[in-house]
Amino acid sequence: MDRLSKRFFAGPTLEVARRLLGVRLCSCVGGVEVVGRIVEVEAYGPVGDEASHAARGPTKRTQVMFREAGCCYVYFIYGNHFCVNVVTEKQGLGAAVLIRALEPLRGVQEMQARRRIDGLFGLSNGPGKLCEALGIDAKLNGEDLITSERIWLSPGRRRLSERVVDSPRIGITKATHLPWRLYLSPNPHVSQRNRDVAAVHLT
DNA sequence: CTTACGATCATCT
DNA sequence: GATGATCGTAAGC
Repeated sequence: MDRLSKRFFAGPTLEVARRLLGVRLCSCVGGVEVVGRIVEVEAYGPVGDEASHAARGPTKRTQVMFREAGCCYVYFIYGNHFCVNVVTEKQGLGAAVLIRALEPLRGVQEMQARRRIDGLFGLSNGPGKLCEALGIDAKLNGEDLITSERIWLSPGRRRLSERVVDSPRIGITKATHLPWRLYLSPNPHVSQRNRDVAAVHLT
C-alpha cells in the first residue's frame, strides 16, 4: 500500500497541517479498509499555544503528543467521542494536527453502518464523526502512521478548484485568535460549524 | 433557518 | 466538582 513516509512529517506543525490537506487517511479495523480524503485540519502547538493539550507538559493522556512525528494521538472527549491527531515536530516538543473532516473515498458502506446513517454527507464531516466512521478509538492511540497495519496516511493532492482557507479554531476557549484551522474550499465535506466565521483565503 | 442542552468520562482543580 | 479540540436532537425563530 502506497503510504507517506517519515520525511512527510518533518517541518513546522502549520506547514505539515497544510500539507495534510488532500492526503488520504486510511484505516483497517475489523478487516474492512476505509479511506477518506482530508479536507479540514487544525494545528496545535508546539509553543505558546494555550489551547493545546500539550500546553502544560506531558501527562498520561498527552504523552503521545511528545513522541516522534508521525505517531497517532487519539483522545476521548465529552464522554462520547474520539478525535485523531497526527503528531508533529521533534520528539519532546508536544505538537499535533487534529484531523477535522474527511471526504469519503472507500468503504462507504462500512462508514454508513458505523455512523448509522445513509448517503455520502454527514459520515465524516467532524472530528468525532470521522473517528466513528473509520473505527478509530483509544486502542489506536500511539499507533505509528508510518508502519501501522490499522491506520496510515496515503498520498493525495488537492484539486485545482480547491483553495486553502484559514480561520479560527473551533470548540476552544483559549488562544482563539490564532487562525490555525485550515480547510479546502469549496468542499462539501468540511464541518458545518462556524462555516461563516471570518476567513482569509490563501492560495 | 438558528440556538440550547444532555450524554458521559478523562483529566484537572 | 467543573471543564472540554463534540454530536445529535429538540425547541425557537
